[in-house]
Amino acid sequence: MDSALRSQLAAAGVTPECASTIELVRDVLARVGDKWTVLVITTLADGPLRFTTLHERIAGVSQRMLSQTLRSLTRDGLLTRTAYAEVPPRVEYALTPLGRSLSDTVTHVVRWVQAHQIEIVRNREVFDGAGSAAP
Amino acid sequence: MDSALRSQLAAAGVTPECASTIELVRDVLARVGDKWTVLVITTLADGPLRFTTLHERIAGVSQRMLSQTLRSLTRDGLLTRTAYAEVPPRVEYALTPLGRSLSDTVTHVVRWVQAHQIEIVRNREVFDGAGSAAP
DNA sequence: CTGAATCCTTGTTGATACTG
DNA sequence: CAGTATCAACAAGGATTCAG
Repeated sequence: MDSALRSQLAAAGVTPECASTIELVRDVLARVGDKWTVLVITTLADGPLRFTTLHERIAGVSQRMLSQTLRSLTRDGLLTRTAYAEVPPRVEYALTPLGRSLSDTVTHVVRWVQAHQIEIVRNREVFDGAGSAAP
Repeated sequence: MDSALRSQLAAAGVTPECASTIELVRDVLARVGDKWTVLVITTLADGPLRFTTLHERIAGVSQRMLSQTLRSLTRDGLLTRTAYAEVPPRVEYALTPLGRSLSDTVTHVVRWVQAHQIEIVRNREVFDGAGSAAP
């Protein structure tokens, strides 16, 4: 199943030599598309924050998902996790240069969506309208 | 739960005026991160293809998922669906200018991943290694 | 050929409760 | 405070089957 993306990647100017790139691309792409990842990254864009603060700022996220997202991002080197040996415990998360870099890239997509949102919404209305207006 | 992304969007230079943008951003971002969307878009970058051809080219995709993905993309105006009244039936899918535009944007992310993949993989190894080397 | 409908398996998520 | 563990609910995905 790699061949498709591989060849298209090549067409897009991406060197097709490394087969594992395909998996990784999808992997990272999936992470970028993840509901909470975007929120975490954009929320941390201003500066380091601790767990609870993130939990408050990103309304709707459960401890479980936040913890999980944070760990994945830290694992990929997008975030740093700094635990202070205090009482009560304090842990701060911050974007790494790599994370900031991804943040910038994501911003491109965000801008694209913003630039085309009206068009997309209109397309959906037309599509849905055409579907239900036929019977 | 909009406030987080909203404010960060603002920080990123995106006008925060439209509240529905947040949902849409996540919606489109999720679609972009979708396993099959990327494959479909990149596969169609070369030119129009019919259903079966796509099914063949994108190995691993089920009819169900392909059909579903195609419909979503068509609904958003990213693809055109042209059915020819022939026997046997023939349907061709092609990128719209909007779809091509998104394709270009996605390519940015793909390039980012490609540019940083070694770093990410190494980060993961370090992270995983540090975790299992402690006991 | 295209694709919708069905069924069934698996993975993901949130709520809750508990630990260092 | 900062998580982890467990469980139940739900959604996503694939295989198969049928229809236009």
